[in-house]
Amino acid sequence: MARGKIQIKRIENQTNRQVTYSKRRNGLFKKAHELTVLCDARVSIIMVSSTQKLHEYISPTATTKQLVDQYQKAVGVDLWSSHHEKMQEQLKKLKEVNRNLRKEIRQRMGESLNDLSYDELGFLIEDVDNSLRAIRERKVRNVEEIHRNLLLELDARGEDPHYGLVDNGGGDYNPVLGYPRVLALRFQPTQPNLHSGGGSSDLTTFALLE
Amino acid sequence: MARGKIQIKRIENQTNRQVTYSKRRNGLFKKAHELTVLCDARVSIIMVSSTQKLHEYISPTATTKQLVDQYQKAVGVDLWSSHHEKMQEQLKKLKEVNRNLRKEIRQRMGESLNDLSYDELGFLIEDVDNSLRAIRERKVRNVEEIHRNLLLELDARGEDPHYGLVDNGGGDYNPVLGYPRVLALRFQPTQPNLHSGGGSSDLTTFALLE
DNA sequence: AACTATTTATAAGA
DNA sequence: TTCTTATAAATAGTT
Repeated sequence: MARGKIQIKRIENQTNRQVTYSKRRNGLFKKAHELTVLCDARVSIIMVSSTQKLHEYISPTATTKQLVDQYQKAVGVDLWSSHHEKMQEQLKKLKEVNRNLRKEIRQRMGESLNDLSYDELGFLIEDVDNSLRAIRERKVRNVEEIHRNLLLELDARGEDPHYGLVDNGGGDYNPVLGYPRVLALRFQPTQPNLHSGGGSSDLTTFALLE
Repeated sequence: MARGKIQIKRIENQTNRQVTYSKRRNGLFKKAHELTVLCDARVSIIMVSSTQKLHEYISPTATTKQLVDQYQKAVGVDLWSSHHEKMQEQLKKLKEVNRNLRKEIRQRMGESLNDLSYDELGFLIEDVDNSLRAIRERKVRNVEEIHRNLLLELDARGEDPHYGLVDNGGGDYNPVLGYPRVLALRFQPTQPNLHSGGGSSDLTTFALLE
């Protein structure tokens, strides 16, 4: 477009090509900006040179994300579906794991036993039986610990006459009650995770997320 | 740029603005295409007019997604983070649910009982005890069903003398064995979900996905 | 990076 | 919209 017309075809001389890229890039960006101002439009230009250098223009009145979003909506193509695929995969796996965990819980609760073979039923019984024994043992250990702590507390009270005097603000004197008090001190549930009383667990009400 | 210079500022006359938008848009796209060919570059232009019409140019040698991906990588900004946020949220919730389910299973197996209060331990024992009873009842029912089926099968065999002759290809005659055979027929595990024999469940080896 | 002869883009009018 | 055309702007080749 000056000092001689040129053919619109790849410039073979590399230096020339880069110089032209630089000049015309500036021209393009200038034109884009004029368009932005003159016509109250929003323009996003992303360009990558033959040397893989990236340049962009974005109208001051817009963001690239905004325009790309609008493009996606208009064209109806999900540009980032590939980005989503991995997560979709993960979600699927997690749901599957979840389903299996729920099933194991149901089976341990005596439900959904149709899928189990006769032998598996036997193993399940053995397993739950062992578990029950383990939990009972644990409870026994806790009782023993409670008693130990009770004794320690009683000892300490014997050595310090002021211990046990609790100012509860109400003015009425309240003697420390021993056992139940210790229970309350030591076994407040930090995470009330399993607090069902009957044969059905509260945990089965977790959101399903499906 | 002809028949008089113009100021680069918003064209107030709406018709004029639209005409100029149209003309300059074509000019911009033409320039972009020349750049593509001359300099072996890839260009993506997305533009939205003041009337919210969208137009785009993309080099024949590229796709919009490709360039947007490259832009994202170069600029280091996640353009579609908002698209990911919901999924991230879902993943987080699913993991949390998962954690809780695993915890319930561990507790039902007599592990991770530190978080349970004394009372909760009692409820857990009651629950597991009930579950165990339910599973045992189920096993009894299954045994009864096995016997019923066994009787039916024996009846059928009595009526059809060819029943029970199995050609196993080996040449040696193998009489149907009754009980164990019925077991295998009726209780093949369709989903070998719980097949542990001892006090530890196989399900605790599910991928954690964290 | 500057220069400048030319080509190209385009504003205004039709 | 499209065409026309005078003129502004862009730029290829050169320094």
